[in-house]
Amino acid sequence: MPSTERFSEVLRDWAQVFMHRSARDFKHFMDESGLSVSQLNTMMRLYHKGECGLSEISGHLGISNAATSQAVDRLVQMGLLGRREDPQDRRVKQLELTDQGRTLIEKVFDSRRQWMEGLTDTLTPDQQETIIDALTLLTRAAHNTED
Amino acid sequence: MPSTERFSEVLRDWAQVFMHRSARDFKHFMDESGLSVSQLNTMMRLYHKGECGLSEISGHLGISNAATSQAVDRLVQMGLLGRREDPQDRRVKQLELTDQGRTLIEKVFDSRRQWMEGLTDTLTPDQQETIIDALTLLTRAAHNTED
DNA sequence: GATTATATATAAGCGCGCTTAACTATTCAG
DNA sequence: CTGAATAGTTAAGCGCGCTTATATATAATC
Repeated sequence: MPSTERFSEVLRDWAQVFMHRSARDFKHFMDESGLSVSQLNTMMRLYHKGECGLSEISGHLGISNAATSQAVDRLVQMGLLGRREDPQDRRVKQLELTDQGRTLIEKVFDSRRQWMEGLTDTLTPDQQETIIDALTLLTRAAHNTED
Repeated sequence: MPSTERFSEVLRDWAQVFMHRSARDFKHFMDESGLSVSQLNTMMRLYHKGECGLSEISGHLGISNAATSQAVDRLVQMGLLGRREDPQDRRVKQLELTDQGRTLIEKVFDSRRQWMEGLTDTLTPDQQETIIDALTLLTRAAHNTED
């Protein structure tokens, strides 16, 4: 059993490195794509959940339905989101990423993947195997503890 | 040697999970703290580099010096940053985090650490050890390949 | 020492994302 | 069937972060 202190320290260091790097790239991506923090979060949420109504996104982000509606509207105009009536409850508009939207948001994840690949390509196969095992564990755990 | 495809897939999945979660918390943190994307990036950069001049931050973020100056000014007023003349070149104002600023930005990293701890606390000691090893490798690699 | 370049600050103005409030359409409850 | 609740849109207005342009102070160049 690893010491709790050491464990926390390692997680914290990794969080720091990962976030420092991704926060910066996040800003650049926003500038290049012209998307806001809320719009990017909306797309990530839809990428993650597949499809959902507008109010759920408002709740997820902590902004008003009006703000979400406006953000979504611009995304639809840009061709990144599709919006269709839910036949079960016609008040609800189900949102989902278009292929174009999916491709765009995947760029964000992919640039992070490339960065990590750059970090690992000088490591030994054993070390790379360790990283695969660890990230697989973490990713699986994250999917299990989801809201 | 792990297959390249499998490796990329694992990295990509982890990037997706980590970013989905941290982008959302990032937005909430911005709202609670009243800080902008640029201000948070500025603080992360200073946390990372220790101390640097204003123009370097502008370059890092891809915004004008005027914008950086304004952002920094608000951070100084909030007591999160210190600004002092560089004795070597008195045109330069060296910026650094105050204790208060450091404490605040550490909350961002710490909430990510807590999230990962939550993901790992049901794993076996062996699995936890694997994660420690992997993240240590990644963090070290990141520090080596730094600009 | 005069000129030019650099580092930062300040000012004016624009665009945009947010909020509240008002409105439409649909569903639910009695 | 009527009234209340819910999902989303639209409109008006505010605050803020960005840009360009201008100003100031210091440093480097000749």
